[in-house]
Amino acid sequence: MDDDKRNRIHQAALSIFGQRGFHETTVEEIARQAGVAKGTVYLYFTSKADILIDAFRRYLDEILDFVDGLINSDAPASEILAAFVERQRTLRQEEPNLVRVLSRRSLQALRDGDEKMAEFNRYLLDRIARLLQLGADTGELRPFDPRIGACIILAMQDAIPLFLKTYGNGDDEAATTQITQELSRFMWAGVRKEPA
Amino acid sequence: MDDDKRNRIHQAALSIFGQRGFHETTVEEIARQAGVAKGTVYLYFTSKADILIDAFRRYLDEILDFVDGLINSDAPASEILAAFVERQRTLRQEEPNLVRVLSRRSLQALRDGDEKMAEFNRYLLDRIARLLQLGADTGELRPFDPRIGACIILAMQDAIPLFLKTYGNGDDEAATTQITQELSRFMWAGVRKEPA
Amino acid sequence: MDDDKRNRIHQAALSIFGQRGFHETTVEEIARQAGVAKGTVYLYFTSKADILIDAFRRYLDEILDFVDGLINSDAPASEILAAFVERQRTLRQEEPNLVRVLSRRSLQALRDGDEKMAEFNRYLLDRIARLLQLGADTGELRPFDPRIGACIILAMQDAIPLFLKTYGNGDDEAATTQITQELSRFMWAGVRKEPA
Amino acid sequence: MDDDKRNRIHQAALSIFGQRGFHETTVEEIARQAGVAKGTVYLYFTSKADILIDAFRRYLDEILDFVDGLINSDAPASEILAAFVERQRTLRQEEPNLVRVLSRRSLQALRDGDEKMAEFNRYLLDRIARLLQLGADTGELRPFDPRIGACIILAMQDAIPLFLKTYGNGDDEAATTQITQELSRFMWAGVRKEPA
DNA sequence: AATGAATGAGCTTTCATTCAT
DNA sequence: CATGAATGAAAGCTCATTCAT
Repeated sequence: MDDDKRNRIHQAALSIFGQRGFHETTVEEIARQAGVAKGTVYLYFTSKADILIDAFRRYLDEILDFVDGLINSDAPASEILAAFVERQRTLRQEEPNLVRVLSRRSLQALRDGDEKMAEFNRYLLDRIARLLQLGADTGELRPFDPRIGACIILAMQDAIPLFLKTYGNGDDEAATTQITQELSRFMWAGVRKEPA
Repeated sequence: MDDDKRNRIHQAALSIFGQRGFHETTVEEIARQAGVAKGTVYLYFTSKADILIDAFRRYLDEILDFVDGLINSDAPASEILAAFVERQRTLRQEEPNLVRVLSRRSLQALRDGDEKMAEFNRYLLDRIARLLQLGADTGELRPFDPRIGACIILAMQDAIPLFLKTYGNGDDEAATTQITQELSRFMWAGVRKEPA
Repeated sequence: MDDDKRNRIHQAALSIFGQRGFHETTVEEIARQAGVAKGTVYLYFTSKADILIDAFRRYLDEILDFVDGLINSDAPASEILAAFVERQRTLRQEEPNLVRVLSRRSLQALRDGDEKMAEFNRYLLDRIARLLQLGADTGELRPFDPRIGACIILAMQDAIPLFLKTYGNGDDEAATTQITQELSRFMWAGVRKEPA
Repeated sequence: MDDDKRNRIHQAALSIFGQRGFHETTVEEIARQAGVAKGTVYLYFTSKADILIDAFRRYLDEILDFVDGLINSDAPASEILAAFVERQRTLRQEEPNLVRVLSRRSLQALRDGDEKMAEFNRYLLDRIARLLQLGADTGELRPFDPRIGACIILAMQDAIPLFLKTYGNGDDEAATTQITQELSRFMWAGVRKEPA
């Protein structure tokens, strides 16, 4: 197994999926951009959909590890939440293609994509909800349905691509940083225990 | 022309687009569910994509009218924001198919969907941003980049379908109501002027 | 039966068939140009193909009558041939649409068009061949296979539309007159008895 | 690429185009007769129309080369004209499918076929006209509008397929030879300088 | 392991024809 | 007679996937 080749296919696919969308991307294009022949793609992935699913799974593993690490640390909830948001920002720098694919909800383009997407989200939301629960238990956060809070927090993350697509002017870096700060603020304002 | 038939096609299309996605839906299916022949679809819409675009435009017109109405009223920003969120909830009841299609970002499935989506969002975000600006001017809301605020507020709305897809248990009504309340709270906490 | 309406459909069809060709013409267009509804076309013709076949039949009847008249007169062959060529010219003025359709070999566009075209041509060629035979019998024309002569003479007629399509500059009238003269000359030179 | 396969598709297409006409021929049929799958056709040609256009271009190149060679030789006009006619005959033997398609004016079946056909004819007619002009200049041929002469000469060539379709009885070879002779005679009689 | 020619299912769209009004 | 909304067969083309080399 040639990990480099597999990775080139992975990146090429995500890059084009992110720009054009899953269905508008042909395997031919992916292969060309990856510098391999069309048939080679099928040596590393079982299908076009598999490339996408594999990417989601990779991302899921990574982000879950990260969130689990946060939860297991004894940091206060406010810091953990900020770290979570911050992680989205750095991830965007490290894997811009992947993030674009995520924010496109590309998985939904698959025949059973809705279920896959729900399962995928469920893992992530459960982590965030547990975090909120812990914060409420320690009295740091206000007590409210943690699953709802998790959904709101996760949904909010989409503000970054939304802003960049709508108002993006090239200086993505600065904008992302600023939105990240505001996101943290919104989050914290929404979850913290009401000041007396 | 037969408005009823056009509407049946519209609803059938949105229903399936919402379940399976744009590309996974065939015109044949739409026609069957609408109770017409395949060719009839093309008497009312110029293409499969046209059905989708038409729906987005209809929604855009409706929601913009609503938001404009809110802005022109002299209600305080807090109430307007709550009304906006509440409108999403009622819209979900009135046009469940449409809302599902919206939250799928189905427009992106089109060849030039990204641009269309951006334009579409821009209209909406500009309205919300203006509202935030007005609120900041009157001292009701804290002053910060209104476009960022708009993006966060719009992105948050997706918490509802996210929750229903992930944790939905049939009692969507109750869940939606509860999330709507939390959304209002998050929003308000994020935008209000800091208590001294 | 409304002969005017039938005629309007006939003319509209030929006009568009001549410009765009049979398959590129829709019944919708024919109806629109004729100023009737689509369904009305089917009150006067059994099918789209029928309009075309009907036109060919009409033309065939007319031209056969004309040629038969020529043959039955006691005019010398040279005059008859010149009259035949001249008739093509006047026909072009009287029924430009029909002539354009003829020179397009539109009939071949039909499923069994080849056989129809062959049958159609056969009638005409037989007449011309008989004329050549008569001329040979009277010693006015040189003796040679009259069917071959007929084919050459008929094929030559296409020189007019060929010229107009290729070199046409608006003054079709003048060009047609000139080509007609040359056609007569070519024909006569080809069929006359060799000067000693 | 596989030139043999491309050629099989080419021949299969021309064969059916020649029998049934362009629009009455499906890509499925072409593929079947060529012994390949439908999709394979699109590996060698960009569209159904492309097969036809490609054939015309091939023919045009070949015939223009031939005519240019004749013109550049110092042979007398009478011989060149006879050689041109004779070439049609041999071409009919070499590429019967192509010739049948040509005499069907199949190109006109395309959306912009008329313009293509006119351009195509123009090249050929210009060559023949130049030849007539040269002959007139040397005093071998009678002086008259060479473009008209070219059109008549080209139009006449259709006498061969016209005869075979109408009176063909199997012995095409003999008939073609005979018509070719008569065509040469007609042509020569039409263009030669009048005997004093 | 790598290739890319070959496959064919499956899609959207068109349009001649019908028929209820 | 006239209409035009409705039909659905039919066709061109794409592209994920396979497999012989």
